[in-house]
Amino acid sequence: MKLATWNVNSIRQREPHVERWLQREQPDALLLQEIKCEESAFPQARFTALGYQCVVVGQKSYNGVAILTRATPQVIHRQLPGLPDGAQARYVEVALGGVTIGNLYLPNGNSGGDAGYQAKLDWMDALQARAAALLASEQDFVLAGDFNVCPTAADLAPGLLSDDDALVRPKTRRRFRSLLWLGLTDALRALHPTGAAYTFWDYQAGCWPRDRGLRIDHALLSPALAERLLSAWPHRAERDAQLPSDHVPLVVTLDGP
DNA sequence: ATGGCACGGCAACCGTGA
Repeated sequence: MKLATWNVNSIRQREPHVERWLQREQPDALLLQEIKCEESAFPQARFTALGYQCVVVGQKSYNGVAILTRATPQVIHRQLPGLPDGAQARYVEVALGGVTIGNLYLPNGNSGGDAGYQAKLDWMDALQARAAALLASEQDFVLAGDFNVCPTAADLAPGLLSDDDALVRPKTRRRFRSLLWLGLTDALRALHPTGAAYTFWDYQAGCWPRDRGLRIDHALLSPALAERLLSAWPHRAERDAQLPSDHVPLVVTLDGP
C-alpha cells in the first residue's frame, strides 16, 4: 500500500502538478491539504479521468482537505470529532482496504494572538482523543497531513523560527509527543531517526536553494501498521517544479495490499 | 545579520500562511 500526503497550497493552482505526480507515482491514496476552495470548485473530473475517486471537504479561500483513492473509500468523518459545529475544513477520514485514513490540516497557530494559539492546542487535544478512540477500537489506521509541528530541533533549519513560534512552542511539541506516547509511530523517524527530512521550504528569502526548511508534514501509524512500514520519505524534487507548492509530498509505503 | 513570496477575494490591498 502506497500513501502520500501533500499540502498543495491551492488545488486550482497545483492541479497540473498533482496530475503529473499521480500518473507517475500511482499511489493507492493521496491526501491533500490547503485545497483553498469549496467542493464545487475542486477539479474532480481531472482526477477521475486518471482513475481516482475524490472525497472533498472544502471551504472558500482557506484550508480544505481531500482524499484521492483508486479504490472506493468509505467516508467515516468529514470533520474532527469533538470540535464545535461549523469548524473549518481541516479533517476528513475514510476507510480503505482495511485501513482507516485520517487526513488533517492542523491550524498554524501564529495568527489570532493567544486565542489563535489556543485554538491550535484545542485542535491537537481533539486529535489526541480521536487517536485514542481509534486505538481502542483496534483498527489499523494512519493519521497524516500537515501537522504544522516541528517535533524536534532536527526538524527545522537552525535559526529559521523563533522559540515562540507556534510550530515549535513547548506546548505544541508536548502534544505531538503525546500522540507518539499513545503508541503511534512517526513513519519517517522510524526509518530515518536522525538528520533533516524537510517537507516545506518558504517561498521567501531563498529558503529552497539554501535548503532552509521545516519537517511539518507527518504520517503517524497505528501499532500493527507500523510493523508493515517499508519506506517513508519526502519527494523533494517537487519543490523544483515550475510554480511549486511550498510543501512536497511525504510518501509512505506499507507491506501488503 | 537580514532579506526578497504566494494565494484568494465582490476588486485594492489584506489576512493568512509557517
